[in-house]
Amino acid sequence: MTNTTLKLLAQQLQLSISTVSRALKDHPDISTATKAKVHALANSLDYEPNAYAIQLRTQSSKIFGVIVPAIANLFYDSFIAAIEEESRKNGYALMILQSSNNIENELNNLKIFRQNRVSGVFACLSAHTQNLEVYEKMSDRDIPVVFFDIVPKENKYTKVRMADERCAIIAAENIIQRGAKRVLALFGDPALSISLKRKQAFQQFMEKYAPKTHCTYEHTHSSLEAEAAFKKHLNKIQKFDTVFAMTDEILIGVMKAIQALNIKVPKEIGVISISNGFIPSLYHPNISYVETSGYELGKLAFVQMLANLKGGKTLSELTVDARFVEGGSM
Amino acid sequence: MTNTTLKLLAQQLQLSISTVSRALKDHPDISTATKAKVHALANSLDYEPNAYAIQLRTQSSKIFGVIVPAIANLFYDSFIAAIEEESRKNGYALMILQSSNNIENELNNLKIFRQNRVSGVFACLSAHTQNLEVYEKMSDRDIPVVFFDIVPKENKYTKVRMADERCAIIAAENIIQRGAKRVLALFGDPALSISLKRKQAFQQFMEKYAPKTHCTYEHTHSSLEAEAAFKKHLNKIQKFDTVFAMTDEILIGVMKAIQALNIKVPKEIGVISISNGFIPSLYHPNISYVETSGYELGKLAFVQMLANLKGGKTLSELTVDARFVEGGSM
DNA sequence: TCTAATTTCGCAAACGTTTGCGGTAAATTT
DNA sequence: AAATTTACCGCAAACGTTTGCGAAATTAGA
Repeated sequence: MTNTTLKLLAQQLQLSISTVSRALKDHPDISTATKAKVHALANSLDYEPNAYAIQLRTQSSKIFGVIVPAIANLFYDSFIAAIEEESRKNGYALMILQSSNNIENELNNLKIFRQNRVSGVFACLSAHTQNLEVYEKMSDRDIPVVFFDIVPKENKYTKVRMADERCAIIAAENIIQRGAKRVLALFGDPALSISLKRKQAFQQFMEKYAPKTHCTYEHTHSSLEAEAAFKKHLNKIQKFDTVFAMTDEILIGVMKAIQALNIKVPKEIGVISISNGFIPSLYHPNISYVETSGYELGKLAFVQMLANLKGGKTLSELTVDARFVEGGSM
Repeated sequence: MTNTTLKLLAQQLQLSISTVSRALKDHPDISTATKAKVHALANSLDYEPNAYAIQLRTQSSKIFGVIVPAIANLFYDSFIAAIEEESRKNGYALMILQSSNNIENELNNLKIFRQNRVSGVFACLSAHTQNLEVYEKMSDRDIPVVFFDIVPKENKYTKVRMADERCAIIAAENIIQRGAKRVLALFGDPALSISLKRKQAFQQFMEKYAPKTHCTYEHTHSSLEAEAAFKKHLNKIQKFDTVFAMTDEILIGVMKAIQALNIKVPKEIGVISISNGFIPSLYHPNISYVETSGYELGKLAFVQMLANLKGGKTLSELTVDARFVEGGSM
C-alpha cells in the first residue's frame, strides 16, 4: 500500500494541496465545512504527514540527538528516560547513540546527527575527549549542544552536571556525624576529573572539620579492584569503622567483600555511597547514599535545551543538587 | 553559518548540481579530475548530505525504530546496545522510544515511527497489548516489524525471544541435581504469558522427573512482594532448601530477605534464578543463574530485520538458547 | 577526413510539504 | 446599485536530493 499524501487527499476531494494542508492544521482561511471533509478523509485514509518533507521544507527536524558512553548504565538510563519523557511531551523524538567511550564513535555519531539535522544534541563526553572541534561544528550549524555529566571545562558551553563537590561533602558530613574514627574512602578512575573533584572536596572537608579522623584514600577502576582494595585494607591491624564508595561500581565491590567476610552492617562497619539509589536498595539494610539523580539531571538538561532553542544562547553551568538518603547502613 | 548544499558546491565549481552529486558518489560518468575538485571543495566546506532530502527522494530513511517498555532496564539495555552496534555497522541509526508498558504510549510511538518513515521497527509488546492492528498498519506500509522478548502469539509475525521454557527446565534440572527436597519457586506477573510459560514448563518438568520434591509456587509483582513471599513461606514449620527466582526483580527481593534473616547461601538455602547475569554477580557468593542474554537476542533480532528488509518476508520465530552459569549459590 | 562510438556533463522532473501572494465570489457597507 | 470588505481557496516556488535522458565534446574507427 502506498502512503497517503496531501496530493492524494486533494485529488479525491477536488481541492488544492494547499487547501488540504491548511485544513489539516486548522488555518482560519479554511471554512469549517471543508475542514470537516478533509479531516474525515484524512482519518479514513490514515494520513500521516511525511516528517522528512516537513523538515526539508521547514528546516527543523523535531529530533534530538543523545550521546552517552553506554546505554546499559543505570545513571545514563535514567537520564535518557527523563529527556525521553520531556521530548515526547514537546513533540520531539530522540536519536540515541553510544560512544562506548571511544572517540571515533563519538565523531561518527555526531556526523549522523548532523546529517539528520537534529534540532539539538545532548552530549556526555567520552572519557578522554580533548578535542572539542566537532562540537564547535555543531554550534556553527546552529545546533545547540547541552553537555551533561562529563562536561568540558570551558565556560562557553552549556552544561549541566551533578554537584560533584557537594556530593562528596554531604557524604563527609554524614561520616563525621556518625563519629567515624577510621574511614576507608574509595574513589574511581583518577584520570576522570569527576574522581579528582570528589576526592579533593571530600579530603578538604574531612581535614578541616574532623582532623582527628583517620582517612585512607584509594582509587580503583572496577568492582573487582574495589573488592580487593577493601579486603586488603581490612586485613591490616587497624579496622575501619566506615567505608565510603564514590560510585555504584565501587559499592558493588565493597558489598561483595562485606558479604564474603560476613561483616555486619552497620554494626561492625558503616557504609555510605554516591548513587542514584538503585544499587543501594539491593542490600539489607539499604545502603545510605548521597543521591545523584540521572533523572533530575535529564529534566534539567531538557530545560536548558529548550532555553537554548528559543532564546538564543544561554551559556551557563547548572548543577543539580544532591541530597542524603537515609538507608540503614550508617 | 548556512549549511553547505549541492547547489552551493555546484555554483562555486561552475558545475551542475547533478554532476556534483554524481561526483560525490563516484559515479563512472564523471571524470577523475572533476571528482577530485568536487571532493576537495566538499571537504573544505564540510558538506554533509541532507538526510531528509535524501529520504524524501529515495523513500528510505536508514533509521530503525525501537520500542521497549523501559530503557532503564538491564535486559533491554543490553538488547539495545546490541542492535545499536549492528545498526551503526550497517549505516543505520536508531530511534528509541519507551512505552512504559502503556498502550497509549505504544500507539503514539508507532505514530512517530510512521511519520519518520523508519525502515523497520523492533518492538517489545507492552504488557497487556492485545490489539495488534497498529502493527498491521506498519506492515501495510511495508515497514518490517521484528518483535522481541514479549511477542504476539500469532505465527504471521517475525519474532525473536528467549527460549523461555528451556530456561525454566534448565533451572529445574539443576535444582533436581542438587537434590532439593523442598523448593520455593517464585514467578512473575501471571498476566504475562512469559510467567505462565516458565511456570508450566518448570512444574511439568519437576513433576515428571522429581515427583517427590515438594514445590511451592507463587506469583509476585515486585521485589517487595517477592521479599514478603519469601519471608512468609520461610516462617512456616517446614523450611525450604532451595529457592528459584524467575526474574532479577524477584531475585532482588529474595536476596534482601536472605540478608535480613542472615541465612547462609548455599549452606542453608540454595538460590537459582533466570537473569542476564548482572544482578547475580552482585552478591557473595555469586548467584547461579540461567542466562538470558539481551545482547544475544539483539544480535539475532538484527539478523532477522536485515533478512526481512532484503528477501521480503521471513516469518518465523527464532529463540536464543539458554545456558546455565555456575555461581556459588547452589 | 568523415562518421561512429565514447566520455563527460547538464536539464528537468520528482519526492511531500509549507506559505506568500493573488484571485474570485459572496457579504457588507455606502 | 456601485464600492468596498470579507471569506475561501488556488498558484507556484522552495527545501536538497537523485536519476533518466539527452547533448556536447572528445576520441576512435575507417
